[in-house]
Amino acid sequence: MTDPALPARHDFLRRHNFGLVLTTIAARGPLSRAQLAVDTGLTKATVSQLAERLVSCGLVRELEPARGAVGRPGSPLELDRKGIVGLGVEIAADYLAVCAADLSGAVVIHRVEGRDNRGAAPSAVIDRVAALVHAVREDLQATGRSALGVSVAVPGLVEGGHTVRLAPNLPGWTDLPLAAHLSVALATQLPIEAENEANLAALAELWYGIATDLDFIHVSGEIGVGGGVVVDGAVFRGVRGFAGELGHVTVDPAGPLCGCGSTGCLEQYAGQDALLRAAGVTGDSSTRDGDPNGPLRELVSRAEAGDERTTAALDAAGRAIGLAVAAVVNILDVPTVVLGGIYAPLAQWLVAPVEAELRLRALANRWDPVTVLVSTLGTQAAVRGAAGVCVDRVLRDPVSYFPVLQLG
Amino acid sequence: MTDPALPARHDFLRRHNFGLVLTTIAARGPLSRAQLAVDTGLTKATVSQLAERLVSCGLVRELEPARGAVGRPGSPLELDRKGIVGLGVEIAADYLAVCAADLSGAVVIHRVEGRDNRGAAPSAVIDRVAALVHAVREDLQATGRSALGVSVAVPGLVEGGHTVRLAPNLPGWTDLPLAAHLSVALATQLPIEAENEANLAALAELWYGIATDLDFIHVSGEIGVGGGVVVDGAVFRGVRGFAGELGHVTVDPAGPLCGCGSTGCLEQYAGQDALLRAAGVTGDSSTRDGDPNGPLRELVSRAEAGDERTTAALDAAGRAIGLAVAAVVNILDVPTVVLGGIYAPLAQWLVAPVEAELRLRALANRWDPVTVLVSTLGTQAAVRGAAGVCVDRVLRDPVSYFPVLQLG
DNA sequence: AGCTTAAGTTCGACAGCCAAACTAACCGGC
DNA sequence: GCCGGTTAGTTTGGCTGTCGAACTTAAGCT
Repeated sequence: MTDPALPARHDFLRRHNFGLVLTTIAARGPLSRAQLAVDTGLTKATVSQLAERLVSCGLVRELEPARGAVGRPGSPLELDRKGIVGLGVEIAADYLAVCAADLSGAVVIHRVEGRDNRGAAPSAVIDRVAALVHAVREDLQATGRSALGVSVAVPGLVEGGHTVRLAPNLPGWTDLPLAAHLSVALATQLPIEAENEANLAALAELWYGIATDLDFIHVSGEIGVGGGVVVDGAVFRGVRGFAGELGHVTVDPAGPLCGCGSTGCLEQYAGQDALLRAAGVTGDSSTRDGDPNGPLRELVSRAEAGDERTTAALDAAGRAIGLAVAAVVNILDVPTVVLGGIYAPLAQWLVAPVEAELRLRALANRWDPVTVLVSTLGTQAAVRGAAGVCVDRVLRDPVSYFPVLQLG
Repeated sequence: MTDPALPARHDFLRRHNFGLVLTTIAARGPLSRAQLAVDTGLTKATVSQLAERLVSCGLVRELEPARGAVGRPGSPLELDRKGIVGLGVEIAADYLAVCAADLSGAVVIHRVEGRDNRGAAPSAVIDRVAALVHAVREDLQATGRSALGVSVAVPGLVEGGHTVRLAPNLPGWTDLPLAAHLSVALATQLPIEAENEANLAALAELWYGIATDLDFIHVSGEIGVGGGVVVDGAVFRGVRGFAGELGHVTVDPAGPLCGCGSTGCLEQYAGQDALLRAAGVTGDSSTRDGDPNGPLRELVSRAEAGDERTTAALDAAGRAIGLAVAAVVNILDVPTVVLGGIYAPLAQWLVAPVEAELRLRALANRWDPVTVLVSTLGTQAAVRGAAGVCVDRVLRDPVSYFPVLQLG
């Protein structure tokens, strides 16, 4: 929010402090004005003034005074969970999902619709997304809530938060101005943005999952393999926003040819299809219109039964993941790895080889071992992250959504 | 400088705008107050007020009015190059270097001393550094200049800007509070900080070298191999500040054992010693106290003569670098690679294999090819970057160095 | 010389924070 | 049941630092 190339004027102070108060409430739960003053470093007078406006905008709600202690009881302020929500959308290869989250991040509505998006034209998919979002907005209106933004998770490279450059598993999705199209299809002025699903899944893990307050890389196994790096509470997006293509990091230059044209990519060892093939599970996941998780469940049950071919495949995949992640750790110095997507249910066979490779190859591992965690959000991570992004923006800079805060 | 967790008070405005004015002058050369007002977005009144104080602190200097145009001529303001300087120190495996840079980044003093630091105790090295710095400070005093900070480049992992956790090519340099030791040895209150040499070299390339205003990864070849990632004008340091250990990224899991305990590290293919060994150049660079660049020069002349063993070694090193950098590009999405350190004089043999591997392995390379540049600063990059860091801090936040600015 | 143009300064208005005094609400002891 | 002690929240006045506009300064041009 603070651009060092921009002049700092008076209104910046208000703007910054509104965000400070809101994020403090979000992080530490309901707090009285007095406690907020202590926690933020502002004076009681300032907090009171800011709080009054936040309440009148419907962002914050005053609870009943908490009695019991000596002195006048304070009235705790909490995020108003009844008013505005953020909308998250996920466009996956084989389903669509929409999710509404209130200011606290709690899920209000969550809908998933199985669908083959690989065989459909982008415009048809966008129309279906618009219909789903429209239905969700109507239901929200019935409970008196309204959305203030839409964020879309896409399994591909997204440029500038609006355009899909390339989505390897969604044929036809190249150089597509998704945000603009969806804006037209929805016939709305709502801010709409798109983002890589791996990055959003990582944020969900940060905000609502296993990795609260950590710096980590979230490895999401799907048909491809994505990586979302979170440092200091924010995703590292890279220059053009294409960061995180872990699936095409070279694990062994002498390895098999990959669809991307290179050799020995991680995806060829630990991608869902490669894993199934190596374990000898039949039924390519891409040709099924039925339960997309069937082959994965088969893999898990074979591993549980101790099938040697399966456990060997998982061990090889784990070592490949460990090698690629070790490179990330060496280059980016992240102390934690979160295994997500299909790796979550397979974690018990993956964690040991991943850790072994990290011990061997990650330089910083010696005096400060890299922690390997398992995702708790599973396939819901990306949508929840998307909805969370909308909410997070409001909390950090409410003035940009409610200009009234700045006036009168 | 702006911590979203801290309250914004009035003094922040001044602080920010002082930095804004200084960095604008630094970036666009001498500017009149009126032009500064346009460029920064502040009003003429505010700029005048800020400028007056910057001049009285010796940070900025008013030039003679530039005549020739219609209207009252403006008095250009430029950074005062006569007063304060930043000091940079580099502790390499086989030499020490000290550099003083004025506010514009221009080198005032630059001294290099060949020395085997691998065989010496850390305390002996620190004493020698202190002596060198002391001598430079005396010479500076003779010209009326004074240092306002020391920044030390170290070929290893530096934690929190003060402690060397591990330096693979400097035996004994583990868990060493370098900043504190140097502070004692120098008997000074000057702010002293330590930083990885690869990161500082990257910054030098950004500020004074080939990569002005770019986002890039700087690969610095020395005894080890370092990588410094610059995005948005800042080095990506990672969580604990250990980012950039490119030398120990695995190039081939079946490759040779490395001193770090892992196998197939980049350093084993493209580190200076490995390169000399593969080319068959005798004379280990670590045992010479004379010209540290002797073996390197020998390598270059053999390559120029077309010696096949040498060119084959360089080609293999280039491919290894390309493979490791491709991983970085996939994970971080940096569009430019700068070859620095010993790779600069060797670039004509390295660029082709590096580019070939990037074409093969970097996913984003297809529609937006990665540019490979050659450092213009060579082995001077790290020291100059170190000196530059001191200068940069002052320009960004002069109030922290001159509290007077904030008062009266 | 006098007009035009542009740079830089001065001055009053205004926004937004802080500090401190003040009011409000609750507890507990007598 | 009242009164002091304690903590919460509000009100008031002061201060800082920006902006905008009027003003002064210093040139070139006719």
